[in-house]
Amino acid sequence: MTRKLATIADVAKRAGVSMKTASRVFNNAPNVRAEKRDAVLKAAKLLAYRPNISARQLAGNRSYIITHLYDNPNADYVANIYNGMRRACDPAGFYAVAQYVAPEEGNYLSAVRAYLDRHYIDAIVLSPPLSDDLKLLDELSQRGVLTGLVSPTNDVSQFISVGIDDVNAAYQMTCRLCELGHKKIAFVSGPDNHASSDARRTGFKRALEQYNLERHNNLFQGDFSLRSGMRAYEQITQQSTDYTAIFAANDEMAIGLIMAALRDGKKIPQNLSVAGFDNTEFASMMWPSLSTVSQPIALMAEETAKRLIDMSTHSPSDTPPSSYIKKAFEVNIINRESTAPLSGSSKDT
Amino acid sequence: MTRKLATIADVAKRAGVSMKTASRVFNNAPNVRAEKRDAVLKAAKLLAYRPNISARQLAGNRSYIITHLYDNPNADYVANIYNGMRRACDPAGFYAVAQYVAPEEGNYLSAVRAYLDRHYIDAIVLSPPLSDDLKLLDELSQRGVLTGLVSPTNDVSQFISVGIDDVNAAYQMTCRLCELGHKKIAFVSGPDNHASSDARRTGFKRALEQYNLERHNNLFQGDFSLRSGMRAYEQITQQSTDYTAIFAANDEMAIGLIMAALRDGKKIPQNLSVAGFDNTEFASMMWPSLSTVSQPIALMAEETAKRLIDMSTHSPSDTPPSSYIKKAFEVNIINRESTAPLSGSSKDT
DNA sequence: CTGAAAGCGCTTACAG
DNA sequence: CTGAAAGCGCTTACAG
Repeated sequence: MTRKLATIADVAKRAGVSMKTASRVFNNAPNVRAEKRDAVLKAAKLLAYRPNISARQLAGNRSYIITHLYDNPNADYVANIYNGMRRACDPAGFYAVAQYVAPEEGNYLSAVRAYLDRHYIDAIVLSPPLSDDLKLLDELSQRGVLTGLVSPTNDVSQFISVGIDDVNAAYQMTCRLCELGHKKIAFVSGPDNHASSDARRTGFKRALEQYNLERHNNLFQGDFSLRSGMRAYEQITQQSTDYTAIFAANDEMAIGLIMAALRDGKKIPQNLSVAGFDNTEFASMMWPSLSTVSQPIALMAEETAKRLIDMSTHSPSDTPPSSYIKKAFEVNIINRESTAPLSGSSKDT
Repeated sequence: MTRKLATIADVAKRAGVSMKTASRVFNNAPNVRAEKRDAVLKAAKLLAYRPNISARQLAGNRSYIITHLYDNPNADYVANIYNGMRRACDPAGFYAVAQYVAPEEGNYLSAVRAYLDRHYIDAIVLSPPLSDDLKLLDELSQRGVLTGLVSPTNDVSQFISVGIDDVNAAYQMTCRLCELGHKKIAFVSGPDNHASSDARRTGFKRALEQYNLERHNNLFQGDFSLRSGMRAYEQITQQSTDYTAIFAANDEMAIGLIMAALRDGKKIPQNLSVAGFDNTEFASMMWPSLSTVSQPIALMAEETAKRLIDMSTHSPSDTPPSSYIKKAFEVNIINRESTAPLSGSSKDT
């Protein structure tokens, strides 16, 4: 693996410029005449030049590293963030790192502090629940650590952040069910005071309102676990056997609903349509495959990383305007086998 | 983030030794008197010294990086490998990296070649299917790239490798079912010519033989997908309604079996015990939770990384003996809700 | 068992 | 718009 590679000096010599000019080209710095730039690029290609990461870090006193700090049991989610970050980092000569962080005494402050103390990091990306830890965000703000937030609940305007509009996303999925002809629809929310879950319930209610559908006692609650979805099914059918569709605030509960329904002798989607939220890996694998709401996690991470790279590269003076700071991404409503048009007799209010 | 940190020179001065001696201490090199070592360690602690990664890499002309090259849809598996590698790398001052690789024209050779050409890597870890790509292994061997193999099918003695004994693992799980009183047990294998699946079937057959149980037409086949598990359930029940237990060669098929059984009005495990293999994330989440075979993936990766670090650090002369090269890890038979003692009338051959 | 010197390949002020 | 020099913090031969 110890192969003799071309250095920036080799490239500069071949291109007939100074090292500094070559360096400028590779760092997209201004003030290089077009001809020289082309000469450098040509020489680099010829010599198969690749900048030495370590030398760059050492000389530049920075890491060119963006770290995603996470505490999330879902490997799929972490992988999506990582891949999105890579798409932004690779072409810019940056490196993406994923680092698991465990909370200490209820918050992430000390753990993150320890991490930052011993790692050179150009910027960090935080996903829930870290992106909602106000103590942590406060410290980061004070330290001046370049930070990007994925799906933060709170509105912390000093950080760039990406997310989706949960209310609208749930509204869209519910409209979808209404358009399929369903008139009696139940909603299963997640844990109390979970911001996303609350927002999704709001979107659900808004859609029913618009379609003039019954909204009496059709709100149930789980805790985001598969088993709580199964329990919710029991509660729902116990209350009324008229429901023809159920929308759960996450996929796991939706899968629980489906399993309980199968056990109950129901056919999905002929007797009951079920929709989830998140588009987890299992949603497409299972049978019947699950209709759900998909967040463009990778894309969100990619844009976050892009902005962080921008900000770490350019001087603070040309900081982007605030409109650039926060972005809500469009979700995808994914129709799979678990939802179908209402068939047979429909009962309305 | 640009904080003034202590350098090795600071530590050396404070400890009253040369930089070289301090360096020896931090690299676990021999030939340092105990007192000096202690003095260095003490000074390092006092100054909160952390070696500068980039300087180390640049001066040492090596990366201290071990990369896991993978092509596996399962994020959970990749995360396990990564965490195991981290456990070995962190204390040794090495860095673990996970890198996705896509096959080109049926093999991984050119993709890996491109990766190695542009990254300084001290060693690589390969998991299936890369660990079974003979063309790739051949090239790696010729290049002299330090390589560790996870669960290779072929016996490539020049690489260190870790894995489990699939025959024995399946044998153990089958024995477990036999001990629960089951007499009529079906097995669902994976795709044709899949080495692990074949070995697991062999272990299954061996256990039935030992328990003198019927072994007539009780072998079924899927393709490792959930749906193929559901299909297998139909085939099995169509052939005979006497089966009281089914063992699938992976978890996804086992989950498919359970879902098809639930749909069929069966109670799990009262009417049918189901066991899987792999202990995927979903196995514990679902209901009924799935009894399965757990491989110590993280531990396997940890030991692999440890050996690679050893080999990359020590001179080739003290290469470990061949007994050190290959290791089969013990699996864990995990009993959950999907298996239970046979109840009611048992039918035997 | 230990040290003084050179050098890894870049970037950063500084000076034009 | 461009260049010559210094220096980032380590490790590696080399010499004792």
